[in-house]
Amino acid sequence: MMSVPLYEAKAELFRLLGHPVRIRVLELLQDGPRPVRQLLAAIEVEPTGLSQHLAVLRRSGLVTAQREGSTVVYALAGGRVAGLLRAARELLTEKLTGQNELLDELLQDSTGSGTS
Amino acid sequence: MMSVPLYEAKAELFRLLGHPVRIRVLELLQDGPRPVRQLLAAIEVEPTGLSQHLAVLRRSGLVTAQREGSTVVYALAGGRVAGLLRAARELLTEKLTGQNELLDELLQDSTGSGTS
DNA sequence: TACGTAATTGCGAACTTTCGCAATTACGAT
DNA sequence: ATCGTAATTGCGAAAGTTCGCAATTACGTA
Repeated sequence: MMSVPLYEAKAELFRLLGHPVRIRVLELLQDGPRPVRQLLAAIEVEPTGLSQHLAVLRRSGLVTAQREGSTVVYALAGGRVAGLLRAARELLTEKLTGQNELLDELLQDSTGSGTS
Repeated sequence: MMSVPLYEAKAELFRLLGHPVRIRVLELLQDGPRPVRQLLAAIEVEPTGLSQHLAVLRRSGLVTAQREGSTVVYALAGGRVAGLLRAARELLTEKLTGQNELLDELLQDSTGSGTS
């Protein structure tokens, strides 16, 4: 039953995360479960678009949905999602910091650690 | 200069990682720098396709390229990339384990921890 | 039952990504 | 200079993604 190589699964996971609206949803859900209405208010996207992105996240098992009366409440499925987002943030921070340092070097041209 | 919201950058980062060939490249580079030739031997992809994926990774700053004589050697740019891949692996492992447990429950129907 | 709001689904047009072929650049050896 | 191998780039066809409109489902209330 090894149907899907792990690297395919990993690529698919990343592909699923590769959309701004889906990232925002996951970030909002990090602070706890939220009804669709609330996500909608926070995210600047049409209801239909949000539904579609939520469907993607649901199908992939990254979030869970629960109907509560007339609204539907979404929540993160498992704590590891937050860890992944944190890792991404750290990488981006490192990258941006690095760029700024490089920029500073180029502009100021007075660093002790010279390139040989 | 706040041109790009952080969540857009995050989404783009994930989108870049969302391809099996690019994942495989990054995984191979985790064990140290590798010439294109070696990646090509390991990955089952046409040379031209690999080049294109390497170009994507290069442009995004996730890897660096260095010509050494007649070959080009690629390397991971910064340790944080490995951390991101680890986080992804952990999430997938959790997800697969969870699925198996659920499957076992459904098949065996004899668990102590009943759902209320 | 009929109405209003919440959320989802189906569908097609616009856009983006991917893939391989042909052409090109970069290097080392003859 | 010419040849062979390593790697990249340009380009167009095929495949995949995204977006909004219209239609639908699910629920609460009059």
